[in-house]
Amino acid sequence: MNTSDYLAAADAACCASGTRLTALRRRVLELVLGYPGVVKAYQVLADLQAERGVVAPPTVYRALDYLAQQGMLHRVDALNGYIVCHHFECTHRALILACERCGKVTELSGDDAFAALSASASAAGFVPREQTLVLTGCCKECA
Amino acid sequence: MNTSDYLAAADAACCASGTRLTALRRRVLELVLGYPGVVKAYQVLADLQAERGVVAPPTVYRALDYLAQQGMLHRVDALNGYIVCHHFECTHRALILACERCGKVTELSGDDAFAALSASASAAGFVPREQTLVLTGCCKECA
DNA sequence: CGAAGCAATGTTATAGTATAACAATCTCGC
DNA sequence: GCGAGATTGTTATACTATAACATTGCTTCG
Ligand SMILES: [Zn+2]
Ligand SMILES: [Zn+2]
Ligand SMILES: [Zn+2]
Ligand SMILES: [Zn+2]
Repeated sequence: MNTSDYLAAADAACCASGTRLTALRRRVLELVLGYPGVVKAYQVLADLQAERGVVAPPTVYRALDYLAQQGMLHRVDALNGYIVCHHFECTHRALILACERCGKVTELSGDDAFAALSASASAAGFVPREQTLVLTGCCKECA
Repeated sequence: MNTSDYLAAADAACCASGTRLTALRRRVLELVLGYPGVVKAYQVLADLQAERGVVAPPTVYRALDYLAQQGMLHRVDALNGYIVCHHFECTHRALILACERCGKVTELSGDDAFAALSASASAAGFVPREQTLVLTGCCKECA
């Protein structure tokens, strides 16, 4: 799916949830799409500032939070950043593989793996909410 | 295992790895042991400052990093904190369950779950390093 | 139309987390 | 004692994130 189609699909998904993909949110999403791997909030902030002059952190964090809520982005705690989700339409668990050397990030479906974790968690009476699992390590190219 | 025995075992493990559980590192470990759940670096920093006067962040971060390397602590990225590992002798994967309501943290063996994730990762040629998996959600008491 | 109500964004200030870089001190074997 | 390497101290700064309140803009209903 190219960027234009992706944005159109994202727009539709936002409308479907009764919210709006505003110009700002759309632009933030475009900026994140423009990077290959993990994107930091302050990188987006710098980009926006380059375009618009004064922009404050909350502007960026709000947009990123919104996009993550809608499923277009996954937050990656271990890296203090965000990655684009390319299949936000389907409700899914993400398994993110983050290479510690080159910074490349790959997203797999984590549904199977998540089932295994949920089994362990359920035994402790725990109900997991978080959908994103992260493994750091070394990718194929850097091995 | 009580605190005293734990510290003795930790000391032995450090020696076995050719390193030293210095007075500072030991004290930091004691402080972390004194808290029930996740402990923040700056909480430890404040405690140390109360005891010793001026203490700077690197002092604490170094000790925490060391203890995490040795296996006495697990870093929990999603919470910007650390938890005590109560079975650092055995090499193991941690599966951490963090309750979003009460803040309680439970650690399970994550070996089985990790095997499932590794299988997915291996298919992508990825070699995982990180040992700590975190699930956020709601614990039994808060359900 | 126009005001009310709510969502979104702007603005200012501050809180919280982490590391770089270099100096001083300590430990241990020789 | 002496030197090498590990540890800790010190200073400064970078990076990440949110609180709190003001302003703007859209939508709906009378
Ligand atoms: Zn995804
Ligand atoms: Zn790589
Ligand atoms: Zn453990
Ligand atoms: Zn709870």
